[in-house]
Amino acid sequence: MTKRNCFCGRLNRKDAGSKVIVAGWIKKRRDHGNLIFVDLGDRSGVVQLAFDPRVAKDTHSIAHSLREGWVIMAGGKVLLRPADSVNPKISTGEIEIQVEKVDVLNSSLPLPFSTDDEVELNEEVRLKYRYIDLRRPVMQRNMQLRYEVTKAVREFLDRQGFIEIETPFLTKSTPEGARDYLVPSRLNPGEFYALPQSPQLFKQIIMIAGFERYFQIVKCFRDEDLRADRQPEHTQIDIELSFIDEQDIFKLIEGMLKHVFEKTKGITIPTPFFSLSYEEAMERYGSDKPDTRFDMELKELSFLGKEGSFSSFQEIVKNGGCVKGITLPGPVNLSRRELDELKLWATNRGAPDLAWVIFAEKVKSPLAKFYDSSTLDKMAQASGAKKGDVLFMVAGSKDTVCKALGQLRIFLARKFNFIPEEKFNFVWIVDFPLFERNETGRLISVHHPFTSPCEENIPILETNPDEVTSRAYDIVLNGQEIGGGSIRIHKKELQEKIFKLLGMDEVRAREKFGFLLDALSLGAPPHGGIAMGLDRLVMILAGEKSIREVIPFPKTQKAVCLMTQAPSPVEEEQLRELHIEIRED
RNA sequence: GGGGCCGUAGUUCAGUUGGCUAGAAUGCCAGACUGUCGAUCUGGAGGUCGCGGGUUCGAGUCCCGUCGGCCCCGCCA
Repeated sequence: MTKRNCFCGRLNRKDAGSKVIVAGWIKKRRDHGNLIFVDLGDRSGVVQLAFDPRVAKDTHSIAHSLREGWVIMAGGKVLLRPADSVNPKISTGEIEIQVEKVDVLNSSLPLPFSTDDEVELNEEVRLKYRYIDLRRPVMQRNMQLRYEVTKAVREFLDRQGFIEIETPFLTKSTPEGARDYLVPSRLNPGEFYALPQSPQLFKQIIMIAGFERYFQIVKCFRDEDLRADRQPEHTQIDIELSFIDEQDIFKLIEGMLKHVFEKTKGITIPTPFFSLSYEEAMERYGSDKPDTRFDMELKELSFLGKEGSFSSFQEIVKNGGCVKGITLPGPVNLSRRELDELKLWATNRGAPDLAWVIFAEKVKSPLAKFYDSSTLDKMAQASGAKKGDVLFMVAGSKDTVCKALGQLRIFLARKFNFIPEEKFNFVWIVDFPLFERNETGRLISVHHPFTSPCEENIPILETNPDEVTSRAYDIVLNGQEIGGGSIRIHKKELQEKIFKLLGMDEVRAREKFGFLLDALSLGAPPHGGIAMGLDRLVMILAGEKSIREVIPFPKTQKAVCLMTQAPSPVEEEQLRELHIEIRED
C-alpha cells in the first residue's frame, strides 16, 4: 500500500464495493473491543473506517492503539452500512470502509484541543497551536473561501484586461499616513527601507509606464494599533487604471463584487450600488462607513435649542452647535440603570451628554418639564418616534454630535438585534473633503496627497482649502470600509501645489517624492484606482467577526505571533552588521 | 497613551461571606464491550489557581504591582 487513491469526504454509496486507499488524520475512535470505528478526515471531509477482527486480525489490533490526531493510511473495501447504522449528519454517512490494511504514517501526542467545531476555544491557545486550529472544519472553510475569493477576483480582472504586476516590499519611507515598518539596510549604514503601507506610488508609476490596467493581490504593512478588523499586515486587492473616471471604477468594482459573490456564495447582489456623499453619511448615519442594513437614522432637532426652556440646548445652539437624535424603535423597557449606562457609554465616546425621551402613554424624560406638549409633538414628528419608542439626543458641535450618535446607533442596533445579519448592503461614499486639520491646525490629506481635488475646486485650493472636495471614494459593506480609492493627480504642477499646501517645502517634496514628480512630468496619463481590503471582505463573506478568522497566521493585539513568538531579540552580531545599537530608554 | 472584560487540570468552565485536602464536564491512561458515530460501562492519573509582593491564624477569593489574551477610544493618508 503506497498511495492513497481517493479523498475521504468524496466517497458515497456509488463507491460501494470498490477497493480504496485513504489517508488522513484520525478525528475520533470508537472502540467496541471487537468492532472498532475510526473517523478519518482529510481536507475533503470525514469517512468512517470499520475494523473487524474477522476481516483482518493484525489490522484490528493496530486499530486498538490508534489515537486522535494520528496520521494513517488505510486500505479496504467500501461497504454500504446497515440501514439502521446510516449517519445522516455526514456526507459519507451511507458507507464505511472495511479496513484490511492500515499504515501509521505518524503518531501524535494528545492534541491540545479537539479539532471539531463544537468547543469554544480561547484565542490564545488557538494561536499558539494555529496548525491544529487550522485543522478545524470552520478554519478549513474560511481558508478555502479566501482562496475562492482571490481566484474569482483574478478571473474577473483578467477578463477585463488587467495584468497582475508585483511591486517591491523593500521601499521608501514616506511622510504622513500610518507608521512605517522599517527595515535596516546592511549595505547603507544608518539607512532604512520601509515596508509598503500600500503600493500606491508604484501603481501610479505603472500607469505612467503605460500598462493602463494593473492589479495586485498584495500584503500591506502598517505599524498601528490593532483591532478586530486591523492587523499589522493585511492584504489588498490593489487596482489602478488609466483614462477613466469615478464611474468607470464604480462599475468595475460592482462587476467584480458581483462576480465574487456569485462564485463564492451563489448570491446575486444588486448593482449599481447606492452612493452617499460623505456629508450625507455623517448627517444621516454619523459615520463615514454607515451600516445601511437598518434605519435608526440621525434626525435634526436643533429647534429644541430655540423653543422651550432647556438652557443646555439653548446655549449650544446659540453658539453654533446642533441637536440631533436617534430613535430606538419600541417597545423596549430600559431601566433607569440602563439609561445611565448608555449615558456613560456615550459620554466616554465624546458626547457632552446624552438626553433621552421615552414616548410612553405619557412622555417620560428629564427634559419633559422644559417643553410644552406642542414642542414634544414636534420632537416626536421630527425624530419619527412613535408610541413606545425611545429618542436619544446629543447636543454639541456637529462633528461631535454625529460621531457620538453614529456609534450609539450601532451599539443600540447590536444590543437590540436590529441588524439583519443575512443582508449585504453596499454603499459608495463620495465627495470627501480633500483636507482636514491636525491638532496643530495644519492641513493633512483625508485620503492621501496624490488624490485629485475635483476640477471646479482647483481655483479655490489655496484660498479655501477646507472647502475643497476630493475625487476620493470609499466602498462600504455592512458598516465596514472594504475599499477606498481616488482619481489621482496626474499633473506635476498640481501635485507640487498640494505638497506645498500640506506644508512640505520644495526641498522635502523633491527628497521624498522626486521620482513621482519626475514621472508626472514625463507623460502621465489621467488615472485612478482603488484598494479593496481582502481580509475584511472575506471576513464578511465568512460571517466572521474578526479578520483573524480569515488570516492563517494572525498576530495578537500586541502584534505578536503566538506560534513563532515573533518579534524576538536578535544576535548581537546581526545588529552589528546592520549598524544598529539598542537604546535602553 | 486611555477605558472595559478575562486568566483556576490538556480543553471549556464552577468555586458563595477569606475556611480548600481546589471541583465538574470533556479529554488523557488502563480494563471491559460486535453497529458506534457526543458510543457505553468500570477504575485511575492529572493543578506554580498567569507571575511577584502584601494583609491575615488562614488567600483561588481581599489589596498593590506585573505579564498575557480579547473588545473599544485615541491612532490607522
